[in-house]
Amino acid sequence: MGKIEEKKRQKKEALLASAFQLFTEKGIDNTSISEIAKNANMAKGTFYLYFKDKYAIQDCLVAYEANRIFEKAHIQLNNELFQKVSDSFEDAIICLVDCVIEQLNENPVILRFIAKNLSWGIFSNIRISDLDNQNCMDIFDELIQKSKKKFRQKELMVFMIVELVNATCYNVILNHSPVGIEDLKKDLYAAIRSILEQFELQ
Amino acid sequence: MGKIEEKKRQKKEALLASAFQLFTEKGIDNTSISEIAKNANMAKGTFYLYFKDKYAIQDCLVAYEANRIFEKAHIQLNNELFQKVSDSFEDAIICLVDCVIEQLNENPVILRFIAKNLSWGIFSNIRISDLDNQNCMDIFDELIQKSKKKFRQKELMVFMIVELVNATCYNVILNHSPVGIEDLKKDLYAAIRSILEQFELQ
Amino acid sequence: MGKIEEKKRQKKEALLASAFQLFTEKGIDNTSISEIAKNANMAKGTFYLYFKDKYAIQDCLVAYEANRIFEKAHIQLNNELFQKVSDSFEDAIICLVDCVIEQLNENPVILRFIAKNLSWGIFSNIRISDLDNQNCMDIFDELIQKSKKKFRQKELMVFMIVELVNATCYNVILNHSPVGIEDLKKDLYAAIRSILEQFELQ
Amino acid sequence: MGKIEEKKRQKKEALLASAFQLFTEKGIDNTSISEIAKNANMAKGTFYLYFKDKYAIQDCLVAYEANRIFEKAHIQLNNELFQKVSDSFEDAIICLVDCVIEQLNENPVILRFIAKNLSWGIFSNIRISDLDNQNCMDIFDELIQKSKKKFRQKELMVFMIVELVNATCYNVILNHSPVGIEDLKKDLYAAIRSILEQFELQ
DNA sequence: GATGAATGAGCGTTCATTCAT
DNA sequence: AATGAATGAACGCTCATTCAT
Repeated sequence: MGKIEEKKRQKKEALLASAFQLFTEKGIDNTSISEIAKNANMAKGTFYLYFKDKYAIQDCLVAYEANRIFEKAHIQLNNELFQKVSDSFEDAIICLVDCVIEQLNENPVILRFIAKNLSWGIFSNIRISDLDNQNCMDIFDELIQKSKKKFRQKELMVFMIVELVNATCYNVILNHSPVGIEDLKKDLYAAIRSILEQFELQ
Repeated sequence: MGKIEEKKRQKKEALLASAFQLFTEKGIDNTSISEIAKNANMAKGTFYLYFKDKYAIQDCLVAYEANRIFEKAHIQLNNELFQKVSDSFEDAIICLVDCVIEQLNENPVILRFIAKNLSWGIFSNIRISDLDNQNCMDIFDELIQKSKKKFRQKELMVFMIVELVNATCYNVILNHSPVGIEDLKKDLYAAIRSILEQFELQ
Repeated sequence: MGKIEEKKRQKKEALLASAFQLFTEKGIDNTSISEIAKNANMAKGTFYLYFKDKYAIQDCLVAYEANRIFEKAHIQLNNELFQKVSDSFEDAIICLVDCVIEQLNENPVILRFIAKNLSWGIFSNIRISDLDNQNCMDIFDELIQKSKKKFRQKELMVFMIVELVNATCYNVILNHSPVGIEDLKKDLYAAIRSILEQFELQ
Repeated sequence: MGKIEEKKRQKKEALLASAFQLFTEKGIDNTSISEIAKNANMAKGTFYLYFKDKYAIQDCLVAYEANRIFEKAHIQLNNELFQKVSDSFEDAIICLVDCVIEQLNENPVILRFIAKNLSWGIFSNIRISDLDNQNCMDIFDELIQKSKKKFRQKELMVFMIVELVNATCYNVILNHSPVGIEDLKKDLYAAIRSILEQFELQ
């Protein structure tokens, strides 16, 4: 009977939602398992039926939230491509990045939660559920293919862009230093274009 | 009599050394004050005569280690400038960065310790003790002045370079992913040159 | 199932009994939560499931012990009233006081514990559980009503009597100074009669 | 050389003053020896040259402050006797008590500090330094002698009065309950007169 | 005599984990 | 499957006391 499976899924989701709220409000170090369970209307012991410890729940959440952000960015990219056909490959990348930055800017809590916990290893393996479980590299590959351009060391290229975006936005959005987000964007996107050019063949 | 002052200095250094060892071995979250003291051959209470808590000792250490690295890089830059007079401004920056990367590469433990705790706020305020307490921006300014070039938004420029170096090296050195450090360097330095060019006036 | 509730009640009582023993033996300041728990054959953490801190347990105990004493005194008063109908109002008060003093005299440990912690605020609010939660003033009022006498400022009157009894007995019972309890009683009861007379109307 | 003796006396007084300030501000339990010393501009170790622990300093202070209050009351009594010759013995006692109450009412901090720590044993042994080290009983005896009256069990009589005053004033002044100090005074003084009468011979 | 660095036992409190129900 | 009472190790922190200077 699927009813039991459904109930278990609901419990797990309740724990994830509860933990996300507490982690972003008070930080993972100041959140106890007991609190996560109580905030999800469960007994402490029940937590252990679903997760080994709070770090297991954290890993789940980081991947889940990152997935949501990329999914949304991808949808928006498709919308833009549909409207303005002239967009170049570089514009598409910038569009993706911009959409991600906007989401982080509007929700700094998620930025703080994700940024410090999202290593390249996790990031590069994120599967985007609504896109047949493609990961980020797949999406890039697709865009590249459409553009008829050729690049060397595509993974390194993406890695450098992702890290540059992540690191600079973290500071600028959370500390408004050394410049505001709009000021950053101009030069950040110029730098991204330079990096893309640097890796392009011929 | 300075004997007592000397003894206090030694105790403080012993605590710093002990904490550095434990922080890098097991992480600050898994290190207790009690352990730091015991590892420094002291009673627990003695810790509190020198530091408020373990985060105070962490701040000390991050600044101290970062200072050491930049100091060494600056010395090496001067050596190189002394030998090959033809070095351009861009080459000087790359030289500095390369020297920092080499130190981190040889001592990944320090990289792990510093990188996650060195925000731009702390970084941009680090005073290099052996250079009349100049900070990093002062050093850049000096190099720029020698080069007779002009740049807009120098702070943003340095910020972007520092974050790009920091974030990419962290992954590459600690996880050897997505490429090795030598592979990274080539494209990283090319990207840095692009960024410098992007900010140059005329 | 009530079994679990019963077990919790037993744990709480064990903690109260343990704390009472230690408080009266060594004073509350020299008793640690750790000791209270160990003396009740529990782990330290269990204490916190039942009480916020040791002062919460103290408040419980003071009220509980004071309640027991007044309850017993009230019962004895009723016995005496039943036997000798002629007792006047003044005699009834003295009877109550005498019964309280006798209990304290037989159990100085309780006197030491209660007296220093029983402010008028707490005292005047003690509900006597076996008497439909009447408090002390209610009992006095009842006696007054039976006597057909009238008094002004009844609360002040009771306050003065209670404080006089409490303060003098504390010293006499615990230090046998400046006189013995029997010597005190004679003049104490005379003084109480004077005070009652002083507040009587007409 | 008396200079050294003088210096020691000053140190001791500084410690007493420091402790009095801290005890009345934060309570003895929340005051550490370290604080007492620092607040007296001394090193921690110096404390131990003058007092065994903080309770030794407390005993000193209670006696000292009580002494000051009685001294002042006695002076005022003599002033009043000098002016109005008709004052009876009872009036003299009331005058003394009233003066003590007024001091406590104006300085509740001292009341709180003294009242809970002043047992009859300490009280009855207080020597009033400015009166050839007479104690309280001596003063009473003197007043009695002047009055040509005779009393039985003088110590018990004084004890009852002192305890009644102490206990009722403590509550009324510190908690304004169950009545205000002026309301208390009227009936308190009437009660004292009753007690005096009760002990008078013939 | 005076200092204050050093000690370490002891405190209150938290919390991951277990397990009988 | 779900519970939550119980545990006890470990934490940060305080402070009376000692003692070399």
